[in-house]
Amino acid sequence: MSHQAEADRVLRSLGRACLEHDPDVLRSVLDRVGDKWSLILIGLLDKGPMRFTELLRTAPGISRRMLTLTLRSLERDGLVKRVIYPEIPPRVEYEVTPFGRTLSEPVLALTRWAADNQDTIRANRHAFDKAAGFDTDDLD
Amino acid sequence: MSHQAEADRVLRSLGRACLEHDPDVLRSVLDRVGDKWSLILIGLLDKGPMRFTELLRTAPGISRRMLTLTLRSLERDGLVKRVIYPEIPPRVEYEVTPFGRTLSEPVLALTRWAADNQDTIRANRHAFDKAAGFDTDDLD
DNA sequence: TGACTTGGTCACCATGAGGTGACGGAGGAG
DNA sequence: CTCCTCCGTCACCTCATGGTGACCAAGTCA
Repeated sequence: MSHQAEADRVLRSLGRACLEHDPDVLRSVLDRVGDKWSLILIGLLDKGPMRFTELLRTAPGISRRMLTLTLRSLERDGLVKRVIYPEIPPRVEYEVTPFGRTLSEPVLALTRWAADNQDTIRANRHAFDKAAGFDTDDLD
Repeated sequence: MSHQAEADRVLRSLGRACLEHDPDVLRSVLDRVGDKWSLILIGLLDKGPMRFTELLRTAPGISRRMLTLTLRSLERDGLVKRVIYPEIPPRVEYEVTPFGRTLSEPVLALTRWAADNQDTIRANRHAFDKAAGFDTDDLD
């Protein structure tokens, strides 16, 4: 067990040393999914395929234009697949590709972090703002 | 082992069912760190404390204004600590707090994803653009 | 008396991301 | 004959993000 644990630690530190938050790589992923809607849509579609209008109703506040644009760029990157059913009225479903699903994991990690820590952040902000607003306690 | 594996899967699916990419939570984390520089700075500072001008030189393309603004908001959220050394000329160091370091993990996961998959994305884009640009092969 | 350093702040401006509302076409319902 | 639904596209406009360059304090060096 200590063998396993140590090997794990070594591997982890190796990975860390090799990759180390490269700003340029980070920039590239942010350019891809750092916009207002990409990750939201990936998240929604992760639960199962959805129709255009369904996404429009489900994603809080997205416009038709941005939905189209974002879906196109996701499709272009191979993260989402567009399936057309030639019916009348037309039906189009979007689904996450297996490739897209690999992105879903780190995103979920981030969401989890946010869920776990939003209270802490709120408290920190409150404290910071109070301290900046008036430092009555360190004046006499 | 199969016990362990199954317990793991159950836990995972529970976590998934409970959290499930909540769009609002995702939105909140994106509002916090989805800007142009926050994650970059967190990434840089993760390697150790840095001075203002040092960050200015190291972060590719950031302006003084945005560096100040981003550092302030990170400090406000308790992700980064500002340490002033009252010397002349002034010296200020920024370091990631333990809290900030917890964010560093999911960010690293995302960076790792980007590093692993940027080639795939490039290929997908190329294919998509070629298909959209001219479909000479399915015309006769 | 300047010029140089660090760590900012401020006013101004440009860009582009993203929202709004109109239009479309093909068919079905009233 | 008109209106509805679905899945978009297009032109237009707004507003927030973020860049630029000037300025500042305070001490040191020449």
